[in-house]
Amino acid sequence: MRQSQLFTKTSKTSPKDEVSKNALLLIRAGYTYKVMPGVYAYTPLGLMVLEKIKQIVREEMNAIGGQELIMTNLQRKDTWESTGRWSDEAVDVWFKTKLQDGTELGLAWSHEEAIMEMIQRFVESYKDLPVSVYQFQTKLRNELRAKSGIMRGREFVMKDMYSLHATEADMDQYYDQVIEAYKKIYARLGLGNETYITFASGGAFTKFSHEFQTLCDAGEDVLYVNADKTVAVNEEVLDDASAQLGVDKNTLVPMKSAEVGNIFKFGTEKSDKMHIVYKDREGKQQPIYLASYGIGITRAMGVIVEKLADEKGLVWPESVAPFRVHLLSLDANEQAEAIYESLTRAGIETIYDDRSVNAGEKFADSDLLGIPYHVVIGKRSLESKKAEVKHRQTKKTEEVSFSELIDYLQP
RNA sequence: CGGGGCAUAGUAUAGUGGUAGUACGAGUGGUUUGGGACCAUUUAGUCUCGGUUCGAUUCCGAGUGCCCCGACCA
Repeated sequence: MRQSQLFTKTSKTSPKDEVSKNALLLIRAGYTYKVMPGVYAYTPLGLMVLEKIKQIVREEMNAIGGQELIMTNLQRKDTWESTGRWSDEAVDVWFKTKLQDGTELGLAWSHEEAIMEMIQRFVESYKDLPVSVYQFQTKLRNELRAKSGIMRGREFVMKDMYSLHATEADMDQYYDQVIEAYKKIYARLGLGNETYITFASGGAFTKFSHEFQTLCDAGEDVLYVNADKTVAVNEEVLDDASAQLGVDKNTLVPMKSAEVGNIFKFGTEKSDKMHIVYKDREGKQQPIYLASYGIGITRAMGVIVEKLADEKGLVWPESVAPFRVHLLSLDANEQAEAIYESLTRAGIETIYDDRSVNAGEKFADSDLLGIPYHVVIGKRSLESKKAEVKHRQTKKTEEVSFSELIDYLQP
């Protein structure tokens, strides 16, 4: 795409109503627009990143048999009453509203109850199990205080998957499959090296839960990590977990971390409360086992920014960057146009800075936008027949001849 | 929800009880073009309501909005 056509603009100054690195940079670079505290719009660039993240998650969920669907944001009161989670005392983040006839509705902050209600219509027999469904949905949570930019908003995009099983053993083995899928996801997002699966307290409803925590100074949690980073334990379960793992908790060092995923085994708790059953081989009614698996898509984007951005701006891993190549023309438009055409024809996602602004501004904007490869075409290039290719993350620069450019930039 | 702070142009910021200034941005014309270049010119602002006052953007009160710390975070 041509940068001259992009409707967003970069900004040299930082907004005064933000402090978190992710919000400052994403707003300055034009990836997000702040509507109110905890509520951000995603512009074309921001949306491209979100879609890249979603696609990675989608592929890994599909690989373990997940079926994508989308539930609704308007939720029925009686559905949530059936598990005792309608009241504001039980759940303090509800947004609630009313239909014109007075019927109360909740705006979805989660979808466990909703999926159980829906699944009841389709799962009747043991032959219908197991089932695994997931969605990318906007969650609405009336947080008392939003903070940390897009890492903790009142409106955010989450992937939530729900698996339903006839037996606990079946649930357990699927749960382990999801853990492996999650590891692949974080690796592909560029967070693999510093993301740990940890025991977490599951709240009042679940005995077994795990969190995926990424070491991150902007995070809200604390992880206790050992020297070679092979063991990481959540602060909230430090005593129990270290005992269980046979680790001396005094050898663990506290580090700040951000929760990027959370998985739970609900077991038959929801089924029992909502009377959701299947018929076994003898025709006897049995409760359905449920587990749920979340990944905060927008939060993952925020964590990637926090971890990789440098003093000059954003730095995207190739896997989630909105474009692979940022092509800069420094007063060599004819040549740059030709290269833009050939890159585009080769299927290499390219944003082409065709604006007539100074070189310095193009470089500064390019660093701010954080596209992995910067390809500079200037007057020098016209003589040498070479482009200057700079890798945003390593800051290394190479001269690449025009004829080898496509091969060089190919994923 | 407890505590603290802030509110001036699109953005970031000065300043004043008596005509509100700067930078960036944006517009126009021109010179530029390898790290946010330069000249000329134009554009645009005191959050809302009330009080004190001859006069309030400034002082006082309320409201609204925003930020930070804590609490909360399935």
